[in-house]
Amino acid sequence: MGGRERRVTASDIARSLGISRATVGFVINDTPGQTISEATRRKVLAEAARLGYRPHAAAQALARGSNRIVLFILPDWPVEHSLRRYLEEATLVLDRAGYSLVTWTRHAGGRSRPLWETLDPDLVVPVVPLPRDDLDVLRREAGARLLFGGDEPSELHEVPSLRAGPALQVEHLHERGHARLAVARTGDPRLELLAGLRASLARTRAAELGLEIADVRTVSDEDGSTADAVRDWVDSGVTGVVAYNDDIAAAVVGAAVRAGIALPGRLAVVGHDDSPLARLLVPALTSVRVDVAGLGRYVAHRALHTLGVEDTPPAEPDVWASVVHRETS
Amino acid sequence: MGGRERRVTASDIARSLGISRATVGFVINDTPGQTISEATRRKVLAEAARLGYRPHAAAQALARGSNRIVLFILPDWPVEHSLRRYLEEATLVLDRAGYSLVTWTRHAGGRSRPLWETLDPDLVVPVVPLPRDDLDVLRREAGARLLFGGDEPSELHEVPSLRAGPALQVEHLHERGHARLAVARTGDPRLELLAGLRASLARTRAAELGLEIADVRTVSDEDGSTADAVRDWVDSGVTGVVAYNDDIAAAVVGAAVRAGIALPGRLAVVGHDDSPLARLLVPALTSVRVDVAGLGRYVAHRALHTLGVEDTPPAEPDVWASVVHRETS
DNA sequence: TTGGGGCACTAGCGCGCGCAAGTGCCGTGT
DNA sequence: ACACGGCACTTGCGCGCGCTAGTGCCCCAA
Repeated sequence: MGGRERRVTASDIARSLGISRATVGFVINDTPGQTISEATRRKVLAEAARLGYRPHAAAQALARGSNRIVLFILPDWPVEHSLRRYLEEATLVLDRAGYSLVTWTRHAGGRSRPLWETLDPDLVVPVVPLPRDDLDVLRREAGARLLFGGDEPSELHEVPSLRAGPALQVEHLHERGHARLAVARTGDPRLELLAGLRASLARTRAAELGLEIADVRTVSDEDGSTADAVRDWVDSGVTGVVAYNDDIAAAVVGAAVRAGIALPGRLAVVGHDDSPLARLLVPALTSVRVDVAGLGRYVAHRALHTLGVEDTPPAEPDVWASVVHRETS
Repeated sequence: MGGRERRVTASDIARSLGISRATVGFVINDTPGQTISEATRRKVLAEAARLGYRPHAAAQALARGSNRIVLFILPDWPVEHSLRRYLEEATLVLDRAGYSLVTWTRHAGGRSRPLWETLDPDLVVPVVPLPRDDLDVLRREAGARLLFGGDEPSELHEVPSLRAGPALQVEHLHERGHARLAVARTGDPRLELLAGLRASLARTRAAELGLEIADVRTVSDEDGSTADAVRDWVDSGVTGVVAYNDDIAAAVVGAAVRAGIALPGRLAVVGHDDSPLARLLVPALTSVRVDVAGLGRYVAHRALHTLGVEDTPPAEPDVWASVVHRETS
């Protein structure tokens, strides 16, 4: 229960071999500029393994002034599916460089002590641009450096991976011959900003292509608003719907199916994110796939560059997103 | 770029006020058993605020031998939706006790250095029982303590929140008059164990109720296997399907709809997890909802109890799961 | 024989903090 | 007058490790 056994330290190894602790340290860390005989090196490593030595993280961090931790601040959004792949790739890249990726989500309600204070990460990475207020707090409070804090994209609309989708949705509908479109937004307050951004990007692209956005509607899967919207759209000659994401698209598709409206004959729907749901729906959902894995790698390399681990900044992915064509368009 | 400014230490405060560093420490930590005059206390706090003092996490951890971090090891499963709520609640509970919750996912491929080595958490919590091998490694490698390591549920089938669902699914179908059932499994290798468990729990409960499980089928949403399965089931007189989760259920529902099979008339389907998808489907999916928020709180309190922060172990939630009845049954 | 230069180590400081043990001083009781 | 206790501090060790500044020794050249 109580008595957790004393941990094995580098001194234990040194004592057990009758050498100095410094030598042990040099061997363990492969310290450059130190000459250690092969015999000693082997003995140290063997003894370390025998005793089950594991360097004390806190002590290392204290001595070297860095704990090799990169903190990713996650949005409080329901974007789970993509996030997983993104983080997986980023973790892998950072891990290879000896850094650990830790995530943290600001919860809306809780006035929880921010993790960066406890963790003292070398770098803080907002996965999505933070509100300016939060950014200021972070810059002030966190001793750590901040990725995307200054010259970098610090607003939603500046992030390529976030802005690419809506244009693709509109273009796709344009190619399929739709001229009168509607936008289906989410009503989730946490997504307010992003939803607004996507709607306005869709509008812009539509204008460029000479299409008409006849309606922008907030749709919820809880009340009858989706059914109303679908009816209004069909009545007013709208033939294509740009949905905020696949969930919203699914709600629209569902309402259309229930109303006996043919898809994609009378109404085409394009989702966003290419979630697993998109494939499962009947009819299967056309959606926009974002290369989140590539994005994760890219951001991780950016982080390593900022940390001075990698000399050259990574090249941006050429393609941020693409359309996956299925049955609803 | 390079020169990150020297951090403010407790010594800075002490020097600036002409007092000893220990006094500063006593004030900052409210160390019990120390008497500090109100005047000094105020001065210290004021100066700390003025200088922007933030205790160095690594140094604290080194000195006190604990860093107040609890590491949750997440499964490599697609269970995102529930996980969020679970972690949110657990984070909140731990935070109130001065502990930070950090999560980590073992990725299948990467031979990534485990985060617990870097982090040295006070406690490691497997969100879902780990394979015995991993458990052994963890116990050996991690200096930290492990929740659910010994007398606790250490197998999937011992975890109430994991085992409650399938019985409910079967009971629900029983109540709706179905006597001949099928089980739809996932083929995802990561879910092998859990899928097997759920299938066998369903079988057991069916046997108790005198129902027949006519078929257990692995279903994929990528090939035509789902369509085949649905056809076979209907042909063989199966009227109720217990699905591994909502995704699988959605695939089954989709196949049935495409085949023109009436739901729930000729086939009833019950999902698991009550994901957002369940509500969106047409027809909307009957599913099993697990109280993940309550579960998160429960586990967090268990952790605090194990850490000796809370004296009494928390009471188990009375209800682990319940059926949400919708259109597919 | 002496000197110089590497090789293979060792001595020991400092990172910032928690905390046990000690110190000076003032007020009170006898 | 002196002891004594408690208040309000201070001194200083130790946590485990990284790393700089040595130190002893052996080999080779002059």
